[in-house]
Amino acid sequence: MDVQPNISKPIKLIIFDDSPDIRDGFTSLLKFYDDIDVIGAFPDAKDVKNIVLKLKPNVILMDIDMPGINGIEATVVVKHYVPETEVIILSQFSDDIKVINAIKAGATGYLLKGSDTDKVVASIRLVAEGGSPMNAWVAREILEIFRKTLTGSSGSELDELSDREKEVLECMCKGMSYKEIGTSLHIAVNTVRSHARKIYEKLQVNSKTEAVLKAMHSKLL
Amino acid sequence: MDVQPNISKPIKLIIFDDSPDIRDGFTSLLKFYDDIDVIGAFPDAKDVKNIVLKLKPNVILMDIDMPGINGIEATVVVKHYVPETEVIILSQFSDDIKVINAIKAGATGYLLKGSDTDKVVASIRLVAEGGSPMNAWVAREILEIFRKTLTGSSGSELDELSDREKEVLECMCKGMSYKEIGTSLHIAVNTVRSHARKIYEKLQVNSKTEAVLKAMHSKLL
DNA sequence: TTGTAAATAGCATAAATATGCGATTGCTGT
DNA sequence: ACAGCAATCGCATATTTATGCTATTTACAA
Repeated sequence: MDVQPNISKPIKLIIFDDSPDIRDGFTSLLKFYDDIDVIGAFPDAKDVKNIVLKLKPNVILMDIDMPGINGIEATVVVKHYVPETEVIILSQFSDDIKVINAIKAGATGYLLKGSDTDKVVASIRLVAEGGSPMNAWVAREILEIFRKTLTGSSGSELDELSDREKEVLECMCKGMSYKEIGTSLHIAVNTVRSHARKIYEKLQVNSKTEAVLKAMHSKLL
Repeated sequence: MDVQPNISKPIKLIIFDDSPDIRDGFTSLLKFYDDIDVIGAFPDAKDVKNIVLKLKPNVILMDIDMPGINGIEATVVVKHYVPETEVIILSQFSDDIKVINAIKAGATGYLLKGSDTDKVVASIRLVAEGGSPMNAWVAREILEIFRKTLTGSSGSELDELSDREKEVLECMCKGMSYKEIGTSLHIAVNTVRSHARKIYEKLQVNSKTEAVLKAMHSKLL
């Protein structure tokens, strides 16, 4: 189960990072590893499409914060044109939103900068052979977010809604129109409007669809 | 960033596994680690509630397949009564469904049996200090499932939609108005209307909210 | 070549929704 | 007894949506 250097063919690696230190650092460092070939290093991802199409790298180290096109957007492009390429996102901090966006975009690894070289090398080898390296704390964050999306954590503004407002909102979540809601709850359309108004106020939205979306994302079903 | 034994107080560990070999094996093995105290080992989880309430373990090694109450159910109980206890699920194989259920239940780690001892010990220490150990391949699986729930896959009527229509629908699912969608996709509002019309036709609905709802339920998010 | 589908866009009209400004009733807590 | 709030309605108006009809361009398959 150990991560051994793959003897067959070297891993073709590309680096995207706006910092020359990082680029040059990695490039020189990885010279010492026979199973990893740095075949390119770029300060930005403007030309990412052509680069990956031409170089067909096995693995990309992708900085998340780059001028112009950021690492997330670039990852989308990479996975679109060369889906078999594995992307490892490098980030300064572990930022919830960015983690999930990186995953959405198709990144397989998410490593914090400052990880020591051995770890980075191991990660490169790992993704190349189908694993998924993660900083243990990043992994935990992902688990947390994952669990929440699966389980559906709640609380939030929904609690501020009165019982009646919740009923109305539930009807909305079934796709009903105001008229239908009125009939269903035995109240006048104008009353439904009033409730809707309050709901939008409390949820800070301004359309039925947004209210429903907010309800779906932050609770029941 | 290395996982060092915690010098302060030993980690209180409990094992649930129906195999005596595993229980005794781990118990004897972990005797050699001063920072880990095996304070209990049980062949089944029937009495899990009272056990965790009384022993207040820091970490539990939980077999997923046990007679009577399985590891998933037991994990739910554990996290309910003593949420600060970390649970590491042990499994023979990496089974998609079980992985996600374990996570739903609140497990922090998911390790395959057959991992060598060092790895298990490291994992125990890791969860105890807030990390999340995962077999790299399990991690990848989780990422895959995670990505799918975030990105959306699956079929149904959604497939009948053209690419553009899907884009429009996605915008709707973000709560955008026609005008906003037009701006976002660089098309006229009237074009958005046209697309919306087609979408409603194909999804057999007659309002934006219903379309969004259908999209959400058919899981694309 | 012809036909069908997708993407684009416009015009028109009816319906639904969003929002502003009210009002009355009944309950609850101080 | 009075303030506050939920629930119930009304009216008015502006905006957004839903829907019917049409039309052009492009692409792809029969």
